[in-house]
Amino acid sequence: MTQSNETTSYRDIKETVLARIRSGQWQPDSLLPNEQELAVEFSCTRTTVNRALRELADEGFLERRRKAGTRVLSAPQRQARFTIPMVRDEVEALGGTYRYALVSSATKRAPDWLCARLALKPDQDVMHVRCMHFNGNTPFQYENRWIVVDSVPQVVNADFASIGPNEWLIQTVPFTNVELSFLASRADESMAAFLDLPIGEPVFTGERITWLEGQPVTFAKMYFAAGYRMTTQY
Amino acid sequence: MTQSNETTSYRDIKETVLARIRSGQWQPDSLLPNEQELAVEFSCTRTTVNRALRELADEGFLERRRKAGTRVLSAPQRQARFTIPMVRDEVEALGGTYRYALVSSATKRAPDWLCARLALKPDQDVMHVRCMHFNGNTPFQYENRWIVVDSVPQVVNADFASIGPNEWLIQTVPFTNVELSFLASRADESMAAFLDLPIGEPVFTGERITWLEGQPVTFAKMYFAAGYRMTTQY
DNA sequence: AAAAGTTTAAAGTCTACACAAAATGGAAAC
DNA sequence: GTTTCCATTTTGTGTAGACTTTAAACTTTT
Repeated sequence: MTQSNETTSYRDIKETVLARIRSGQWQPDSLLPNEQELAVEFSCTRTTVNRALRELADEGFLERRRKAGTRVLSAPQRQARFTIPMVRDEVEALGGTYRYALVSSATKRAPDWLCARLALKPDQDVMHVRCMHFNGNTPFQYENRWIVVDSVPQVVNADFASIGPNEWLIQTVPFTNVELSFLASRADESMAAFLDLPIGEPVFTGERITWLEGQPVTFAKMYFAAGYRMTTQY
Repeated sequence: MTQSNETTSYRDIKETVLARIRSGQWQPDSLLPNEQELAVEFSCTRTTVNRALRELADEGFLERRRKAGTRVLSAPQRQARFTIPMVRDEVEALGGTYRYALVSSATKRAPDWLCARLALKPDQDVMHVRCMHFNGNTPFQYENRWIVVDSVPQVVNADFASIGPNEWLIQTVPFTNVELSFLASRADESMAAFLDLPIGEPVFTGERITWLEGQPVTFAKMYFAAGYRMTTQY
């Protein structure tokens, strides 16, 4: 058959299903009709119903199990998607002018805590890069990063005076796995100086560990200026 | 035709495409072969290629435009998905015993800042609920919440001594729009007392605004105990 | 009962094909 | 040269049908 204007699309089905959940017609934990039945109800094929339900399950509204069927999740595991932009993009999205400055860069033996964190051998070298990201002349983010030399040998030739380590890494090394955390930390002396705030102030902090095929590549701490908030809508 | 063991699945295609991007065979910004060509290469139908590429685009690796084709995103807008669990689940996932305690609950005229924040009329009533979430006897989260009475009239009969306002709301107001922020704040006197930490300590803080069909429902501030971090892997 | 094996219902995925919608790039009109 | 319009390409989505995989539910054996 052909796809006409009156066709029920997978979008319509998603909408209808959500509406029924919202209205309470389909209670949490209850079982939905199976795909075949819904296909009949919506007069479309099972394929179309499948796509709608699959996407709703991806989005955290439904739980699907073969043979068991599809049920409404009681505590919708609604997952917030935070887009993690590069600092440059974030600043420019705010309408500001991005400016980058290298603070220090040095290769040395990996400190113990980093070995533990990244499962490095105690004799492995890391390049330690500290840098600042500005919005115009206002500090935006202070970055403290370690790059595993064995995993990215080219790093010894990188010029972090002109390009930020994150941008350089993205261009240079593909990565496969990322662990990203956010927390609140106290401003120590250097953070306070770089971000222009009193020692002890709360600082919104991100930590990112990146691996390539199981090899640890880099560990970064990102300290955000006062007032920063990470926001998402869903 | 039939689906045999040697069939190329959309998963295989996703893997292969990712590998080619990672290896640099398909450079950032470059155009991929079109779906038909890839279907021939992988000896499967265009439908299967379409699903693989569509998902990769959803995941932020590719950009697809009709007629223009599919290209590799230069700065992969990889979005971190944080699952925002209910406090009870979070504590129990840590192997702890969840305990809830109501601190205070009162209905009053919405304060000015809240009217501004939620676009309320100045004479609207809100129920202000403060409560604690414990892991065993350790403070886990201090919650400060306002619920718009006009949007959820039943709230006046809710018994927040026995059930947390969040769990109550999820049961009562099934589905909503959410704006969620995270930031670092300073512990004031009451936060410090409830979370058992010194005044001025950094506190990882979540703020959530919830709407139902455009109507503001609730505003919540969630203050996490010392050491809390929100983590995701991808 | 408890464990092991079997049936079977439901989702998962693929094929093959068709038409729809968007947007690019070029042709035509100005 | 610039704008408008149109043909064409590429992705988007639907139909119809079949086979596959999982795991719940049932049956048999111990």
